Amino acid sequence: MKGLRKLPRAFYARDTVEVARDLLGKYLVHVVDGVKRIGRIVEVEAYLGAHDLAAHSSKGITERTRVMFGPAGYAYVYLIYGMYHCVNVITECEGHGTGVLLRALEPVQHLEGRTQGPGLLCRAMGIDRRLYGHDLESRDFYLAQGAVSEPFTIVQRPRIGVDYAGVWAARELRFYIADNPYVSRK
DNA sequence: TGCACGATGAAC
DNA sequence: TTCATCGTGCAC
Repeated sequence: MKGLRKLPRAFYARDTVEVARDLLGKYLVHVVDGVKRIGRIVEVEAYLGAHDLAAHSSKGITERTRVMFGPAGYAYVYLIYGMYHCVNVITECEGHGTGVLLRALEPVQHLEGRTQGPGLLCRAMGIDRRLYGHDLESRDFYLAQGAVSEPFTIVQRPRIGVDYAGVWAARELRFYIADNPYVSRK
């Protein structure tokens, strides 16, 4: 695919909800064995930092959450339920513990299998813990903007799988492209 | 050093 | 609704 422009660090170093909404329609690129795997982001969730009880960073700085408290534009990859990986992009300023979970992709290039859901997305893109803390301004793993982008409507809903987070579970911090067939859940 | 528990997905 | 499966965080 041509006409892709890598997103600069300044894109990530902004308010997390704004970054989350702006990530819809952007492209995720991972070069595996010289092959460019590309997917269009159609669903994301915002995690607002140490005070957000649904965010991993609410436990403070630990071995796992260390990268969440670092500078924007790096990848936070973790293993969930012992079998799937999930990927976040870190946002805002160092120390905020904020990030955006990528939940679903529309396949664009060299993707095999389903991409509807954070675990399946990582499997199809070949993302695992080796990419923990990876710089998203690198040449082999990054997000990009297309040459042209079609307008779309953004739907806002509560996040998935965070019922334990009290009042934070009800916050509408999940965003997806309306009527897109690759969204994991309506 | 041990153990409860997931930002999931698939089967029943 | 249940279950597979294992790293992390925290209790002891």
